[in-house]
Amino acid sequence: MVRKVVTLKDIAKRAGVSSMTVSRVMNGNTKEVSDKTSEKIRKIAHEMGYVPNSSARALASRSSRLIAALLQEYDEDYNPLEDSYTSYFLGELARQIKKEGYDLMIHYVKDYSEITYSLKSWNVAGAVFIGMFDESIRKLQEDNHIPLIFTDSYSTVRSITNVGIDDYAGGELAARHFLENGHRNLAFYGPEVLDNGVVTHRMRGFVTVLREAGISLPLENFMDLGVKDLGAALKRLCSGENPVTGIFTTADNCAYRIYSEAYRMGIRVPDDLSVIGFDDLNMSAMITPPLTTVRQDIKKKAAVTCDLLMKHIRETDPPAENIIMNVELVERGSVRRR
Amino acid sequence: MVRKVVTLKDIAKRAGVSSMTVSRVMNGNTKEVSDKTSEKIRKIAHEMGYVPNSSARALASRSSRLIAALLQEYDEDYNPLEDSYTSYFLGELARQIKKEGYDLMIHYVKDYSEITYSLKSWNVAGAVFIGMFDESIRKLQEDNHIPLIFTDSYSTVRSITNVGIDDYAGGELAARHFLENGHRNLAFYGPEVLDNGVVTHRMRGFVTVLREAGISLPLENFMDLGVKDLGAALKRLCSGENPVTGIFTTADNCAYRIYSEAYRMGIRVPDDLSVIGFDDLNMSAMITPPLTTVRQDIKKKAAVTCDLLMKHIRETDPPAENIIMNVELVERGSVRRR
DNA sequence: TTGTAAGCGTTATCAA
DNA sequence: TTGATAACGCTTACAA
Repeated sequence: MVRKVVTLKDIAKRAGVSSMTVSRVMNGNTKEVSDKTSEKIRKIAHEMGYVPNSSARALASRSSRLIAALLQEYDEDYNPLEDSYTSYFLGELARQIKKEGYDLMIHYVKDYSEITYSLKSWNVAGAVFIGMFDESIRKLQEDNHIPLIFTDSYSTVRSITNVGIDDYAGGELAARHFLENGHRNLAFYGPEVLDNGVVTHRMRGFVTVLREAGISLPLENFMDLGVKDLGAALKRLCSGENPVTGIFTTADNCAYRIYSEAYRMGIRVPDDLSVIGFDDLNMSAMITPPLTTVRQDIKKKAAVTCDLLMKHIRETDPPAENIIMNVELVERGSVRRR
Repeated sequence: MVRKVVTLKDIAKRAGVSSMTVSRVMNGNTKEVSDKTSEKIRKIAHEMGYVPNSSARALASRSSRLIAALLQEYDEDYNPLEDSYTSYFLGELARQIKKEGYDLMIHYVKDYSEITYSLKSWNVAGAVFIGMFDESIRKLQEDNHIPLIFTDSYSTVRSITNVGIDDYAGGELAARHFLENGHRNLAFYGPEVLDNGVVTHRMRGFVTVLREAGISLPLENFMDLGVKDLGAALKRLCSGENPVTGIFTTADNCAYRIYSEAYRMGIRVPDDLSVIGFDDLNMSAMITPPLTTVRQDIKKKAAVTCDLLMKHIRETDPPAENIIMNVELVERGSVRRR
């Protein structure tokens, strides 16, 4: 009982027209077809349960209504969607793209070679890169002549289209907030700086403001995700005669970890240690105490990314744009006045 | 400068064979082609940067190496990937599917009609349903003759292939744990029960164990996501002469909200109020105090889902299976002994 | 082991 | 406003 697929031809036969006419109607080229036949065809198509075959479309037109979202799979054992920032952004992107009538494919990427392969294989209409792809950008652009939108890139390639945020300003905001609240001895926690342009800039903004205030942090106040025992490190920093009283983390996720380790070591937030995060994930308002953080508007970022993508798909040769969105400090309960 | 796409034919010409031979080699039908030509063709294909055209493949073979993940978009304003359970599961699924050499497409679904449309349109090889699709299952199976794997379904349709967990047992575990720790007056918090089979069963397991212990909960101890002021409700429950001392939530996400509102109202967890969650998301070990929760192995669930899907794609007419995975109680710091 | 021929369902192009 | 015809790149089925 193989239900035959309904094709343009079937509809054409039933309507007594050629399949080209049906094709035109199904593509909404309504001005090329008389209203009467158009209406009739639409009705028949509906009755017969017609579903256009995207593969055939893609083959014939050499482009599909498919967008690829590329996620860096840094590590065999790490799932990029564990990160709330990434999953939230991806989710919003998916909704926007659906609204535009496109479908979304997700690709985890380990090797560079995988990227071009999958984009070409599906005649993808455009791609959005989530995560760090800076080193491959030039090559990607050479190999794929479709719109490529990057996010949070600090690549120096000039022809890149990117949506990012003002990371540096975010770092500044955090530093100023600590300063205004009387903190003088601070620390920093995040991924190893070298990996990631975003982290670098957040840190630079932070450090620069402090330096201007005459504060320079000793090297041991910079911790990265690799520290063996974060709790112990925290304990060390927060004791002695000149204890650290505040810590800036490059992501809310990192701040949560600080909360957790601080709790384990009996360090109270914010009484003993104040914390500022980055992103303003949903969880940050719910955690105890609510996290003071540098907020980026992830939803809007996704919308902007999608708009940009559509613009690049529809217009021929639009200029490269680097859109930088603002960030703001959200004061909650994790910074104590000193 | 339109770079011409490399096709089988191009390779064939270069190798002095027919495109069928190349096709066979590219599909790994290595036993049908002599080792020598096979090797030669592979080399040429690589040199020319050949990328198979998935659309053409799908068109010719009437099936693609594409899997669709369908997510319920309950609400215009709600992003399903905000939910950590969903995004984690999806992420793991994506990795598994990639390992199998398939690509993954994500679809947000509002109307039933969208589902069949997108599955057919792309000649998808199979689909995984994440969220509640119970009412449409029968119709989906009639309309789409491809493997459909459901998750967490309590549909009574017998021919369904589903991967779920023992929700009822989870509820029991929570109840027993409260009982063992001397709690007698308990509450429940979760989505409106009617919406969701999963929630119903978690609650039933919970309530049944309590009833067997001679405890029956008043109706006002059952709260759903719709309560106007959760904090106030909590406060009310936790005061009076017979205060509630423990609350079972149907998801860790709900537990986080309880933490947050309790904090706001000055109710201490676990001193005043003990909490048990469900899922064991990453965050649950980090929050303060660490959450005691009913754990499900989401990673494994995704792996099982993918295995089942592949089995149904590769074998003809495999039996419908309903795989139910175990849950376990993870004791951490959110339940106090009384 | 290899090749030929006929599609797969659509769109591009040109003609009517 | 409509139609005929030839692709698009691949696989199926069969023949050599």
